[in-house]
Amino acid sequence: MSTSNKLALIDEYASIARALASPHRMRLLEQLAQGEKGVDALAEGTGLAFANCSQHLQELRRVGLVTSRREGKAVIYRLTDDDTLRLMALIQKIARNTIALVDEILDRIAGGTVRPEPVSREVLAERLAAGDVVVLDIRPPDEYATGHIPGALSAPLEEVAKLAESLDPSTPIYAYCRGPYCLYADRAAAELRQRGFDARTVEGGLPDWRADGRPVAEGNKAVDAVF
Amino acid sequence: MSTSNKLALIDEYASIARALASPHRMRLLEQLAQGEKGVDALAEGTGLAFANCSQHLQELRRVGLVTSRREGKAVIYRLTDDDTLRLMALIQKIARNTIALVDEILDRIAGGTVRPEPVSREVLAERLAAGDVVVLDIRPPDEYATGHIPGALSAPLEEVAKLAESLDPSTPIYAYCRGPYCLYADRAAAELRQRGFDARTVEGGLPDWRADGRPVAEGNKAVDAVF
DNA sequence: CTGTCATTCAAGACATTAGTTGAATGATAT
DNA sequence: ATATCATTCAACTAATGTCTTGAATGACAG
Repeated sequence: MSTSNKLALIDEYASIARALASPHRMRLLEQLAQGEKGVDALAEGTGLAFANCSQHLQELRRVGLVTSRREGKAVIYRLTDDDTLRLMALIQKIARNTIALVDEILDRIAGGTVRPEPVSREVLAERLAAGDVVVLDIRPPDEYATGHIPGALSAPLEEVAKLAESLDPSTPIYAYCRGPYCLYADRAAAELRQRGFDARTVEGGLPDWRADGRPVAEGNKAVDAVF
Repeated sequence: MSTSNKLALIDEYASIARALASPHRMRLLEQLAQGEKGVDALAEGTGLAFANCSQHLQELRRVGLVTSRREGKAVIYRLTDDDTLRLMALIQKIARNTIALVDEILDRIAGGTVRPEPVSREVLAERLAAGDVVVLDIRPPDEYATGHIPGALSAPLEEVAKLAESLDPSTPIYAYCRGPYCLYADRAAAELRQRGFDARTVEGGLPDWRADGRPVAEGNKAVDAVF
């Protein structure tokens, strides 16, 4: 009984890995890591046929890596939670450490760029007080509305690229999200650095900022306040 | 060019997931999580034919999840590093959160047991001074020999079960390994709790203990000192 | 050097999974 | 209600992965 239980468990674990074991599904996850999307946008982005794309998405949903909701005629998919993002990051790390080809390609893409260390919350507070710095909140808009670092702009991951066009490349950018195990800010900073910005992440997330006893703003006005 | 690079990368990421996407290979990794083993022991443990087992192991090695070394006629396999262990743990966590069946089975196995919080190094030091506590070092023996908490017993994961037979169930057990991202101590404590011991992990690993400026013992004598 | 043992390689039969097509569903607007 | 749109389902063919079998390699003992 215990043995057959264990075997059943292992089958389920393997089924999660199997869902990731297709380049198409991995690309779908990459797309979704930038924000929630509808089936047709995903089919477009990956070059898959609608029906095929839908089937892959259902496979991902079946094992819980993504979830979906209906919005009118459209079905919107998104990553279930940060664990999915962490799983992708861990696989990529293992790939980098062990598959020579991957390391080589990443080096070529990065062009020798190294990821800078996160900035401490203390330093961020000083820079904020001094002005001439942009702080980005990379969480979903509703979380931003509930509470954010005063002066921070709401920048959900999928809007970072668009937002970047209206930012000054000479002003340093600091990005934060939920906390040390949330990877949104990491991704946003990486994307911004690739576009030539001086972008870094902040140590910890909003909960840590709160725990420090630092001020927190509410509502959606911060964006207007800056422009 | 950049696009084809990215596609090539994603193929490699998917290949790592594919290596995990077989119940047999997942079982092999489970076996290896308990310590390095030869091909015939693994074939025995999983019920696979030699040749088949060998092929699965090579698949795992190809993507870097395990490594092997030759020892006389035998080839010994082991997990490459803690990332492999972390990957397995993360998949299991996702399975638990999203697949109802998994959660149900785990509940049945655990019988309602909850994993206790790790004990702080400060508290451990006090308990050690007071005596009447067993500390287990769950790292490979060579790392134990290089340095360990004074009074700790060397208990590589694969020997924990055997060692448990000579321990008193009324004495609390504290297990540690390399650090917060190493899962050996977690596994050992879980196994010991399942056998009725009061077993917990220690916060951080030996490097953290050292960083605290606490004493470190060397050599292999600690085991004798206790028996 | 020959035999033995543990492991790996190679090739074929078998089973599973992926992609495509066309029809069905579910929600919205006329 | 009917038409329309986005998505999903169902069924078939093509592709891929798995297991078994038997031979080949590499290390060691006599």
